Amino acid sequence: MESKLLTIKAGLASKHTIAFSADCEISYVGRAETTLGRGERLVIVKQDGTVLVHQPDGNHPVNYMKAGTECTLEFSSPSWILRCAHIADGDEMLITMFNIHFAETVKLNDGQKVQLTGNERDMSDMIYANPSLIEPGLSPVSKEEQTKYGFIDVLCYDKDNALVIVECKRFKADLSAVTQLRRYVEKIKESKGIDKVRGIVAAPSITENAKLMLKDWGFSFVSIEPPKFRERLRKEQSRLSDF
Amino acid sequence: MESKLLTIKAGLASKHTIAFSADCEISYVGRAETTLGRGERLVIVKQDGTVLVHQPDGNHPVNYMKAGTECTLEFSSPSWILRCAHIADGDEMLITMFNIHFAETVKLNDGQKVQLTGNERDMSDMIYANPSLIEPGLSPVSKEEQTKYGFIDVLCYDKDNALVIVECKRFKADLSAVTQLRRYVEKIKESKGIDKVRGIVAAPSITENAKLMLKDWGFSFVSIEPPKFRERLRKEQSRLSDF
DNA sequence: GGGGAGAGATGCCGC
DNA sequence: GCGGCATTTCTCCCC
Repeated sequence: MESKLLTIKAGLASKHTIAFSADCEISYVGRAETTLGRGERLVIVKQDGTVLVHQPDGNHPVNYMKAGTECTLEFSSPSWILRCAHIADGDEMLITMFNIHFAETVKLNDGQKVQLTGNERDMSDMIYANPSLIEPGLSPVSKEEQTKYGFIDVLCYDKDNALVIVECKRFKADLSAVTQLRRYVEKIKESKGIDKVRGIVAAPSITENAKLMLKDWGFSFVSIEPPKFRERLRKEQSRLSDF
Repeated sequence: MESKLLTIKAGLASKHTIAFSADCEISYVGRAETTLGRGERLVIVKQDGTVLVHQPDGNHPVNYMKAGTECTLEFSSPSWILRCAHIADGDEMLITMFNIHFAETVKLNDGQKVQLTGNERDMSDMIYANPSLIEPGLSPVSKEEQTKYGFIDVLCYDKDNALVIVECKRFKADLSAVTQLRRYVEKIKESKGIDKVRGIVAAPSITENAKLMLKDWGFSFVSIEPPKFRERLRKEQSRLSDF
């Protein structure tokens, strides 16, 4: 245990990334309050002061502290405590350690940012570029427009020159998608002083209740898949290679 | 590098928790698609097949795979690849490794669950137990009631026997809190065939736009803090100790 | 910094 | 499993 404590201490002093596993108890007081009884967990202290505590299962850390947290090792007989305090937020987490299985520190260098495709913005871009995916005769007006009343995904005119607001969802649209759309339609009607504004939810599918609420409000649903650029590219390439 | 690869291989075979840091590139294809250029990261493989990739900064993993992921080590000259595949979800993540700084495995035993107080449910419980926190003369009807139209936090009658729907938020209430409340009020009016249903948002604060929308709909806002049991206990104890 | 909305959201509970 | 919603949500973007 002693040598591993020294490793952690050195890692904290040099602001390296630290990973260790410990038999421990945890308490947290901050935005909420949590306690976690004794068990074995993996703890990570990052170079920016982020602290993560992971149980052996599950996606999420069971406890965490945000960047800027100050960690100190204290001896409180008979065990050692890692005190993690975020002064500005008034958050504190205490890890009371009974045993440490391993402890490693490393200075990580990483200037890369993740590149992502296939999110909702890609979807609204796709619809803006080709509104006939929604219905024939649509002409695009704007996309991702920040209004005082909210963020409208795609705005179009239909073949009869009526304003159409399109709300995109990458997955199944729910009640909140409809209430969101409803808010935009109402506010646009009010601000432009026009009576006829159509609302469309564009998503791969929609929940039954959301569909009912859409009908109630005279809106409509269009089933449309979110784009996957690389996958599409791959398919196109394989199609080309058939010839 | 060789010995660390063996450590990882052994950890995968025995389904232990694995932690290692590596100079690597990452690609992911699944619900979306991501790429991440070469850099140094911390990788965790959990006992349930969860995989997390952490950059040296920030709260969230830059890439992750859910429980049930199968990981295999493959050599693809000149580097080793950790292939992480979640068959059921059709997700795949590839970690191409150029160097490994350390690798550790450990079998973690942890049957504990985190105990949390101060969440929204505690807040609605508090209001239900003491509705006068909202206004005098309120009598509670139900809490956390699941209706077809949504989940109503607290339902009361006021001193004039009018139905009151209370929507709680632990932090600043926003537009979606108001639209949520509005949905409940409309649906309760409709289903009970009554005209007078009041709506109240209970939260520590509220955004300006949300306040405007509340007014538009004849709802009201009550400023109320979420409970913090331990903090309250501590204060009560310190008050007792004054005597 | 506040406000609004998405997230490869995840997790929880109820039907 | 779906549905609705909270999360110690976090993160991003825009005003």
